[in-house]
Amino acid sequence: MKLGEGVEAAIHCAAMLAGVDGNSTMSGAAMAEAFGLSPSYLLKHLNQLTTARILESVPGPAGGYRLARPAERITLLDIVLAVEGREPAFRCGEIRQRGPTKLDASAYVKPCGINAAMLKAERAYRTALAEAKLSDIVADFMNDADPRTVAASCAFVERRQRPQKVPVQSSKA
Amino acid sequence: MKLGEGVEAAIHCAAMLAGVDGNSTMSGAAMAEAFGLSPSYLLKHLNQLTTARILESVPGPAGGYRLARPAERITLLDIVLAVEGREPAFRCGEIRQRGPTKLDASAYVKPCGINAAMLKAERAYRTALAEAKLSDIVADFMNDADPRTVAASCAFVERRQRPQKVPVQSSKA
DNA sequence: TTATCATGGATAATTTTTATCCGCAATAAG
DNA sequence: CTTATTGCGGATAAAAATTATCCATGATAA
Repeated sequence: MKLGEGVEAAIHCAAMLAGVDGNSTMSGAAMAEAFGLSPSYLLKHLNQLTTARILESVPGPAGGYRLARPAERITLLDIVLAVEGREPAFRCGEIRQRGPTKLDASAYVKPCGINAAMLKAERAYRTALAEAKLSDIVADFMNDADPRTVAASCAFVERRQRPQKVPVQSSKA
Repeated sequence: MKLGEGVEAAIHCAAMLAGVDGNSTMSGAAMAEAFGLSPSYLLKHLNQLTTARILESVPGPAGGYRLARPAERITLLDIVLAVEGREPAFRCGEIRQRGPTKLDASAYVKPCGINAAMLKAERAYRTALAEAKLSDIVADFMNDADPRTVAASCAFVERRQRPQKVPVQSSKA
């Protein structure tokens, strides 16, 4: 049982994007640089997050990514499922009905108990992930991490985030 | 995140071995046949269970496998760890310190909060697996499964299990 | 018009998983 | 003692998944 390394990248990127101001964005290249990752491959994962509506993307120069909703409403489960897929880790191959003694299909309508037990454990896993909000991750980082890393991280965001053009305003505000 | 299919095979085999009498055994070939699996590959997984002291193996004709301890003291976690390895699914690559802004190593002594959150969820998963005893799996199967499958399974065990030679007895009992 | 950026497809490199084979040691049975 | 069966371990191969790169495209800010 292994998670792809894209999960780590995706969570770190989402946490970094939680630090950008307002509707500013950060380019995939900037994040790849921040974490020493392959830019072209990281884009794949960021794209998965965009497809899952966890991130929003803005094309064009000064474009990039930002969170699609507040960090309080993004969980680690959202990110893990977006990157790893929604299928359970345990895939029941129904080997119970593959032997030479296989019976009529009607004998297997009740679900396999082994599958049920494995899925139950997986539900516990997902529940725990769903309880971990991105905002918690960020808050813990700000509070507990070494101040130097916090400062460096904030400085990077400050330097590389890009304000977006304000949608045309009818100046009657 | 995916579990190898060896896990399914291993659990089914363990559950079947829970049904053999006393210290009788069942050969790997018999179990491969029961579940329609490749015998040579199944042996690898059974061997992992033996190494983990979940099963005992007996060489020679009439040899095979049996549980190394009562099914009440074997959990799904035991089996999953034996087959999949003990490393956590989430492997922290410490990408937080891989960027161009990397600081002195002393800035990273505190563990990565993302890693901590992921491992916490994994602990919940393992706890749930540890609560699932092999004896429960077997009992649920006996009680809830289609009677035809229960009968077929018991018949197979009855037919293919092999009694072991009794260790030489000093007849003073 | 130009340069930057995300997107999607195609493709390749690498690693992991799955599977097979063979020689070996153990051992029950003839 | 011989033979046949079984698990064990290593070597190896086949298949699949993961990781990574590249390029053409469309969007858009400057």
